Amino acid sequence: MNRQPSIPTLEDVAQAAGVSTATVSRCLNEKEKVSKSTLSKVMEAVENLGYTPNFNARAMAARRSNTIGAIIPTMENAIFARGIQAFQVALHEKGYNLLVSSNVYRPELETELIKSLVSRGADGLLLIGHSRDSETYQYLERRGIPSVLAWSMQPGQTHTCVGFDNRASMHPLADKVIELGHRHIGVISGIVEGNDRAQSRLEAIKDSMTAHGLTVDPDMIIQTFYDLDNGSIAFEQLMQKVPTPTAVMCGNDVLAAGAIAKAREMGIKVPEDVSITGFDDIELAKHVYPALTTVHVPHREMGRRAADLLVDLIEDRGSASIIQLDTEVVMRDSLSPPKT
Amino acid sequence: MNRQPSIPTLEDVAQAAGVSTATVSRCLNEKEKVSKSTLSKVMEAVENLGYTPNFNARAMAARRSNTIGAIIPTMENAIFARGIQAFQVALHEKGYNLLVSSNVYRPELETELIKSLVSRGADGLLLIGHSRDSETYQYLERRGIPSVLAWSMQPGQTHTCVGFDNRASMHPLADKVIELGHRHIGVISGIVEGNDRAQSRLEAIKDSMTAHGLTVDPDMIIQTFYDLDNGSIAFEQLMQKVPTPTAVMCGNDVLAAGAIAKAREMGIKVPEDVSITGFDDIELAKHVYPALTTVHVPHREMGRRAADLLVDLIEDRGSASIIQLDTEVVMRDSLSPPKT
DNA sequence: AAAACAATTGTAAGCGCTTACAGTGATGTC
DNA sequence: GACATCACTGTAAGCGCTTACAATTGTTTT
Repeated sequence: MNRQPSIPTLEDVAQAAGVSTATVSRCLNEKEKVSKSTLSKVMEAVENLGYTPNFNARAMAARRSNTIGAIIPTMENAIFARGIQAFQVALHEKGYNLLVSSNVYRPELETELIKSLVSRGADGLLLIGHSRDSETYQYLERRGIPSVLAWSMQPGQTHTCVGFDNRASMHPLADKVIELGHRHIGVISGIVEGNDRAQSRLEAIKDSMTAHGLTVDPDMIIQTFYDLDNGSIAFEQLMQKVPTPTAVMCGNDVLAAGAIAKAREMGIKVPEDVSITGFDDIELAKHVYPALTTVHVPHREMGRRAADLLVDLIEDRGSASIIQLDTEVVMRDSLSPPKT
Repeated sequence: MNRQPSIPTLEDVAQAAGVSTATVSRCLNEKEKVSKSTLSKVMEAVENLGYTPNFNARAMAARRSNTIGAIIPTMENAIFARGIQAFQVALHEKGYNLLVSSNVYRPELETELIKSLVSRGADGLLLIGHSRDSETYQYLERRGIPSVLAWSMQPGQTHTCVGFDNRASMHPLADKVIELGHRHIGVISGIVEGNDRAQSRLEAIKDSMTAHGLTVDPDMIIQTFYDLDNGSIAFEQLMQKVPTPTAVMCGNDVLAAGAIAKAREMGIKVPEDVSITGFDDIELAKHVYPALTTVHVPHREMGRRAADLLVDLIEDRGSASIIQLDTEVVMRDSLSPPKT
């Protein structure tokens, strides 16, 4: 008695309304080409039957899906969640849907995810950062699928992108730390491999130190996965080094929050005993104690601008452009001069 | 000179390999039905052409998509991010893909998202909680699309689900608070409307109070959107009430973390001056200061089990089942007896 | 060696939709 | 009144794939 639930099709609607499938399709997609009376007749049938168009069939016949794919490192990091949210709202206004995948910071997975998104018919792609082999770009190129890169921006690159210069953004903060008098600086960085953003931030710190005549001790730099616990662990390790760092600069706010928590646990006062800095300015940053000195990044704006760029590309307006967003050091309470 | 980038199709592969499209399709989907020599011939052609199957066409022809849809309130809350992550890993092992949408806690959007997922050909759906009109369930029923509900579980309900009883989970914590001697209890709840989980948690607190002979003062209950800032704001409001609460129970850890931050800002000591409790046991819970007393929920396991259930349903094994997971009060430092 | 069967492969009919193109009247123009 | 025009609507050819069924070939069985 396996009653096959029968899903209404365009044809069913056409029959019910006494018109051809072509007309029904027009009612659904180009209302203006149809007479008022047929339109209402058809819409009524649609309503009665509870018809919903089959997306796959539509995408195949129309050779476009009105869908955009995005691949982000992780949903667990608030900055992407936020930026993507803005991205999707903007897309929605333009009549596009969003498909999100995450590669959980495993860059080698990205190619596979891209293919999957493309095979699903994505009209365009949002990708994070620049680090990926040229094969991938070629693949997209060959298939004529436009893409924009976000959250990153590298001086000589040419691909359409909207982002900020991670290096130039971390620089002022590092300068600030050093100018305040810190000479022993520990760094808790994200994993640099396959992540140009983490890499640029780390380099900015090194640059700044070198420029100020400090030597960079690789032993004082810990790379770890972005996550609260790892921030804590790395902080503890750093504080056992000799000489003890008087400031710990973190690759993002999550690591910094972990470091702050561990500091309290260890009875180390922030910023009196050690200064801690972050990056991103997520909501948490101003809720930890002491409030985190960090670099503010306009994630929402990035999402919005990315949507504009991508849709323009898809609809054949405008060509490769590069939008650089400004970041800003936010001084709060976790950074102060070192104890003398 | 608009060179149409031509994407290779099954047909191209067939031609290149000198076989029929049916054979190529078999090589891709049922290797065992094809001779070794043809297989390698075909695979070579696939490789050379850089062929990727068109998902839409496949889904349409096969009448199944190997895709499962999930609709979660928000990606910004770590608990869903985590559970969904586990869900997707489990699905992947079973050969399914996951499509995630979020309704940003706007329940009225859910129906639309469900339709969208269904029209994309989702073979099954993961939904959060029970609150939705029966029309929606009927829609899924008529189309023969199985679904499982997660993160919630209500005594007399019959839909396949995996979750925990929010009410029964909050109860022991509320009892604990009262048994410690608190008589003036403030509550920062999530928005109850359209959210059975928030509602059950709130009810558990009220029940418990009533059972212990305390009167429930509606004025001491604030409903707000789940978010750090709102936790702070609500906490501040609560502390201005007379009599001042000696304990503030929060609908989740995020609200609690906001409350804790505000307490420090206001110079109110936790737990000496006021106790604060959370719910969920997210990573942040043990990193705030004082570490949060909360209710631990096995989000990862939930995701895994949900995947098992759903795939069984789709592949016609097993029928409606109900899996109840256990939660556990985690005593940390933010709860203590009231000052005397 | 013929019959029976198993293992491969090919043929072709869709899946549900869009859209170029071809009608069909109704209206306007000279 | 003949013809061009316009506003709709219908016809039918796919979009790229899967799969029931038929055809072919190679193996066993007797």
